[in-house]
Amino acid sequence: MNELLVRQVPTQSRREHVVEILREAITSGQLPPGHRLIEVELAKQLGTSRAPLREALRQLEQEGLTRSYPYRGSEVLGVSQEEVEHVLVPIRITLERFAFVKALPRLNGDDLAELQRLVTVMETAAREGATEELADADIAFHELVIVRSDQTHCLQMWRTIQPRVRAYFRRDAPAHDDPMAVPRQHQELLDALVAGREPDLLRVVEQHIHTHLDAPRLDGPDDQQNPPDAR
Amino acid sequence: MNELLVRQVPTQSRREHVVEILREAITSGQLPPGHRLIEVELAKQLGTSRAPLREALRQLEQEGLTRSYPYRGSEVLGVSQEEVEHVLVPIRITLERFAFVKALPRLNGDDLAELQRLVTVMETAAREGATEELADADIAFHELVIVRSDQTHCLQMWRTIQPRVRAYFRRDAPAHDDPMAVPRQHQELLDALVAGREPDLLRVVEQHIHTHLDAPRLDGPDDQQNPPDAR
DNA sequence: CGCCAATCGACTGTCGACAATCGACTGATG
DNA sequence: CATCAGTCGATTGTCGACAGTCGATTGGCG
Repeated sequence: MNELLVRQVPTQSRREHVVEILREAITSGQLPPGHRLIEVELAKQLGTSRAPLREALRQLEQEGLTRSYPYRGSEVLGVSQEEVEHVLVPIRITLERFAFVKALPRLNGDDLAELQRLVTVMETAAREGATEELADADIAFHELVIVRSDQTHCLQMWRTIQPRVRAYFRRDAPAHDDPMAVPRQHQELLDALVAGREPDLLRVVEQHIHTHLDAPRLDGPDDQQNPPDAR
Repeated sequence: MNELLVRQVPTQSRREHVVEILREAITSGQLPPGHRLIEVELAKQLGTSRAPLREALRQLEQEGLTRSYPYRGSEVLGVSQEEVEHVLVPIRITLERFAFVKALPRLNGDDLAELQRLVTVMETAAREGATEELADADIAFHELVIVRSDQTHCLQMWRTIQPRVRAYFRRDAPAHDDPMAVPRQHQELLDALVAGREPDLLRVVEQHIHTHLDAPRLDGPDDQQNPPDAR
């Protein structure tokens, strides 16, 4: 009966589970930049052996959330505003400009309904100041479109940069001003998808992502890390 | 005495070693798209246990070269011309536009000399039709600049996309026309770096990367993979 | 007192064995 | 003859133990 619920979690491997937990801990700031990650310690805390944990660390490293030094362990990385603004966000635009157009003919009624639902979630979250849920719905919206675009590498790249962008906005970015702008803009995106006119869609996509950056303009710190002991 | 030579290779972990071998095999086409990767088999061939091999597979997966399905193994992925052209190369431009400017004040005499040496290598390779070495020098040139830019995430992203771009040009792209264009263009890049005028540099960077794509314009096949058994 | 080599503790890197899962095959059953 | 539960071989997921490496500490020596 509750088979479905039971399957939900154990279906994912311990490795995936560990990745999600650590990613959440890092993007939320619970594990701050510079924090050292010790395998045996983490494995004990998470109730696994080191094998899946190490694979998880490799994945996080490829996502740019951590960095490891041979025989000397891993540490949590930070992201500078400069790199978010000039590297990660422009990459996001590139991805989405491509993916949204590809997704256009592939979105069915259910997808559009789900997107509309996510916009509603954003509205509620924005009104109630639930920053967490607002960001989650935001990401879910974009990810659904990219998944539907069915472009393998596009999705792979999105998953690679998305955690860092998220980490930046949750940890490092100055809180931005108008939460209601988020659902409003996504409604525009959705409308453009429903209407299905490509040029309009592209215009809205670019506009949308830039907005994230026009608000917090402070020329923040350039927090590059140095290895604990550069050899 | 030959300590240095002996240290050179064993210094890298088996995992890194395995990554390099598999990456080379995949980008060269020796392991073609669709090829199934079986852990015990590879481990035996490479003379390691499965632990480092699995970590290597995780890394290759994050680089978009392979894809894995729970309990059913990994397979080699292909890249469509469309994704290279509209996703990977635009991302490369984004990265390099940022990194070249950052590297500008950080390049010392040795770096510039090394870059010049690489251009010379390209010239020789181009004249002799040594496609392999031409591509290697090309990549080494760009990687050196990005390393010197000292932008963690920029370098990380470069390493993530570079193998796929390389795989595309080695495996899937129609052979392009004029090999001598490669050293010539890199000489231009280098000259712009030496001169140190930012706007010129940016112009040359964009021009450079687009060239790769203007040659083989065939609107090639869209070789997306499907999972062996989509569940 | 300052310097260098041996030692030590805390980790990471690697291995071989065992458990869990998948898809194909098999054979009973209507 | 088609269908479906049960079984089996192949392969991945996980574990605990051992080996290797690094940086810090210690202790001898000039």
